[in-house]
This record gives sequence, structure tokens and C-alpha cells, in this order.
Amino acid sequence: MNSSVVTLQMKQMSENLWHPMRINGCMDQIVPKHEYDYSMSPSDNIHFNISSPDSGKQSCTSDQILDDVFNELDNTVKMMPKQSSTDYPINYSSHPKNLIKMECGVGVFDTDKDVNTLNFHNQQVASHDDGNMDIYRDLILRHLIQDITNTCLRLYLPNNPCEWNPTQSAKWIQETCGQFHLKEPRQLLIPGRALMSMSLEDFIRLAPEGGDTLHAQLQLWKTAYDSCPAPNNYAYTQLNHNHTPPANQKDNNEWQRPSLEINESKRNQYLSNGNDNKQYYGNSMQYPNPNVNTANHFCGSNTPIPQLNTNINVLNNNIQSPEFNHNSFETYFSHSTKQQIPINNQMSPSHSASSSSSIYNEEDDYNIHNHAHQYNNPTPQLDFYNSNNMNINRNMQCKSMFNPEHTQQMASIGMNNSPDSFKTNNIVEGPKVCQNNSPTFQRASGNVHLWHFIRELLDQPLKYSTCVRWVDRSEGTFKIESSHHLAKFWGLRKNRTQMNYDKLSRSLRQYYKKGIIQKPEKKQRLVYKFLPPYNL
DNA sequence: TAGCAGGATGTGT
DNA sequence: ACACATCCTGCTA
Repeated sequence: MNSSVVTLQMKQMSENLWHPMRINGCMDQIVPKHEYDYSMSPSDNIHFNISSPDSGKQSCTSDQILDDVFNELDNTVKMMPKQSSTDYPINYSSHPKNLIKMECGVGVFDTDKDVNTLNFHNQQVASHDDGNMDIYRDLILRHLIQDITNTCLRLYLPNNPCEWNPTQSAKWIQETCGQFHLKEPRQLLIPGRALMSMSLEDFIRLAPEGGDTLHAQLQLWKTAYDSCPAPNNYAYTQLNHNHTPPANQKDNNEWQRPSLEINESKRNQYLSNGNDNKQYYGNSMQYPNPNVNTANHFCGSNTPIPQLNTNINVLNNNIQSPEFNHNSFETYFSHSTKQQIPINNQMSPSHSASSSSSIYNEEDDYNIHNHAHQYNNPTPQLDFYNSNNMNINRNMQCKSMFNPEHTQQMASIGMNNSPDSFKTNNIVEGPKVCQNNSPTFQRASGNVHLWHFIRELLDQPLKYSTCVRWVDRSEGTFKIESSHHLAKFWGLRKNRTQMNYDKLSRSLRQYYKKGIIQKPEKKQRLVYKFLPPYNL
């Protein structure tokens, strides 16, 4: 497959094309509202919520996607008012179905001539009416996203292939091979990041039979992911558009980029909790109430989800513009100061990635302290919730935040997925703010363990991957990307303002003799390894 | 210079 | 008793 063509095409789709679709000014007549429920933010033409009438379907292949698309196109055409050829100038000699089918096959482009064909037709169609191509782009992308979302739900995969661990990659490969009746490659356990960096040739080398299809499918997945930046405006959408999709739509139809990933990690946590791993958590840990149906927390659920209808001021005050980046770490530090002080100190990803102790500066510290307000603020959850790409595990978050029982349970095991998990469990009062605006912290009495705290961060890669991330999830190896920030987080968690990496690492080394953590065989700086069963 | 290894001792639960 | 927190010396990349 010449996946570059698909990628190019889909990228073209994704670039500035998320405008409400209009066809000769009569969109509403053509596309029923319930089928195109793109909730557009006024200042943001990227974020959208997709609902699809066939969302419950588990279509899997690109062929099916295209069939769906073209069926819909046919219906669309039938529903259109009769118009002159100039009004609707699609030339059916170059019917897009033929055009794209020919190029895609079963998600496969065959030859270079397809590129030419595509270009030719694109030009031809574009010369007639760019808007019509938008229909195809939108439809294809919508169905593609729908398809991928379904696959995510079925396989518990993060939407972002880069974040697949080897096991998840293997799942996806097996699934895709099954769909396309391909022979499975011998090597399946490849981290998603590596998978994404593989060229077509690499794929073919990996899987001589079907490697091209795998590569193409992965490109489609990536393209769909890339096309949906999913900014942190879920609540924004709700509050400003009064858009409250039914629970079943929210669960099944939206492209929830981060949620599944978090769900996966939570799922692992729940599973490990529920599998009699008491020794895993030690005696001090409590366990979730088995009566709670935790499955709903990581699977799509039809359980009505409480609406974010409180603290609107807090939400609005923390709504960020669309350019508000996806780097949660950056967001993490910058957003609380953004509207309060004239510090233009957004850490770029590169900054945070390299922000080890040596690059640490006082502004970071300021932001950490500033953010610490949120930890101990009566409304930090919503604040944080909306400032961190908070499509993150929306269902989970909502339930956790608004279900006191659940929140309590999560907090009790130190697994609250909210920033409150940084608070020790029994802090009575918030930070005392000194005159220099830097808060001091009450010494806390929580007994969270360092290794567990790190696991919490590791299992929330969208928030903390720039601080600490898995190197090899299955092996249990992880890398501290920012020793300084990790230490600061740990200090916040324990209310130890003087915490630094030196002390934190000393604590880590105490785990050597306990068999919880060790340095990997090939010693690398800032890389450690959880030993079984702590790596589960 | 940052990170690492590990001993000694203090602190809070 | 336990799990750090703190401080320290010495070593390494």
C-alpha cells in the first residue's frame, strides 16, 4: 500500500477543514443534525464531538469504512434538492466512490499511478467545488475515527499508537492481521513508538505478507489521531454550547483521545487490585469496594454521567485557547499562572523534556508552587480537569469526582486520578501562603509509598510523561525524564518542601533491598525498573 | 556536575 | 517497626 497517499489525503482533510460542512448553503437539508454533531468552539475549529448513527457498529476494515461513506454519500445525494450541474458539479464519471475505491482497495493503494489519479481527480473535483471534497474528507475521516474508536474500545488501546506498549501493539497487529486475513509477523511485541517510526520497508521486512497493509492501517490510525487534537475544551463545549450529548453518545461516539489510555491503566490497576494482590499494595493499602462496578470505569458505559454544571466560574477562568498545547506537563505548570501573572513561561515540550535539574529554573518552581494551590484548593479537580486536555478519562473523572463513594475509594488507595492524589489523604487545611506568594505546606501524614506514587504518574502518561515515563512497560523499566520535577511532585505529595532528587533517589535505592525497584541490567542514568509484581 | 550507591541517623505514624 | 527524610562520603560518566 502506498500509505503516503492515504496519509497525504487524510492530512489534507485534517488541515483547516473542520468547518461546519455546508453544501451550497443547504447543509441542514442534506445532513441530518444528529449525524453531524460537530460541536465547534467559537474560537476553535478543531475540536468536535462526533456522533454517528451507526456508532454501535463494529466496522473494522477500511473497506467497510468506505462502504459506509459511500452509502452515506449516495443517501446524501438522494436527499439533495435537485440542482443544476453547476450547483452540484460532481462528475459521476469520476464518482468519488470509484475514485477512492480504486485508490484504496481494501485500505491499500497500489501504484504510483494512483497518486497521479488521485491528484488528477482531486484537481478536477477541486476545480469544481472544494466544498464537495470536504464532504468526502469529512465523511471518510468521520468513519475512520469511528472505526478506530470502536477498535480502541474493543481492545482497550490508547488512541495514540505512540503510547502503545508492546503488548498493546501486539494486540493491534493481531487484530489487524485478523481483519485482513494476514499472516501474523513473528515479532509482535514492539512498542508503539517504535512501530510508528517504522517505514513501509520496515513493515515489509517484519511481515513480508501484509506488512504493507499493517503500515497503511497504522498510518490511517495516526492520521485520524493527528486530525483530532482534542483540546481541553470538553467542559468548555458543554458550558458554552450547552451541548450535553446523551451518555451513550458520549461513551461510544466521541473521539476520546486520552481516555482509553487512562482507562487501560486504570483497568490494570483495578485488575491488579481485584486479583488478590494484597501483598502488592502492602498492608497499609485499602481496596476498592468490590461492590462497585469498576468495569464501568474503563469501558463504555451507558450509566448517566453527572454533568459538569458546577464551578462555572472556575471553569471559565481556566479555559484555554485552542492553541493551549497538548503537553500536559506544560499545561500543568503554566495554566494556573497564565491569567494571573504576566509570566510567559510556558514550558515547551523540548524544555520540559530537557528540564532535568540542570535546566530547572525558578520560574518552574514558581509554577509548581502556584499549581500547588490547586492541590489544596477546594476546587482543584475541575480546575485541573479543564486544564489538562481533559478529555482524559472523562467518564472516569466524572464518576470519580462526582461519586463521593468512588472518590473516597480511589483516594484511599492513592489512585485518585485527580490532582488530589497529590494531596496526602488527611491534610486538614490548605497551604499557607507566605507574603512572597509562595505557599508553605503543612507536614502531611499520608503514608503513600514512593514506588506507588511513581506508578501513579507512570500510568498517566498524558499528564506526566515529560516527568516520568515507561521505557518498557512489560519489563517495568521507566525513565525519570525530569528528576527535578519528579522530586517536586513527590515533595508536594508528601508536603516536603525541601524534597529534591537526591533525597528521592535515596528513597528509591532503599527499594533495592526490598525487591521493589532495581536498576536495569544495562545501567542508564535515571532509568529504573520495577520488579515483579510491582511492574504489573 | 548530575547521578549513583549506600551508611548513619532523625522523624512521623 | 516501618517508610521515608535528611545528611553524608565516595565514586562514576
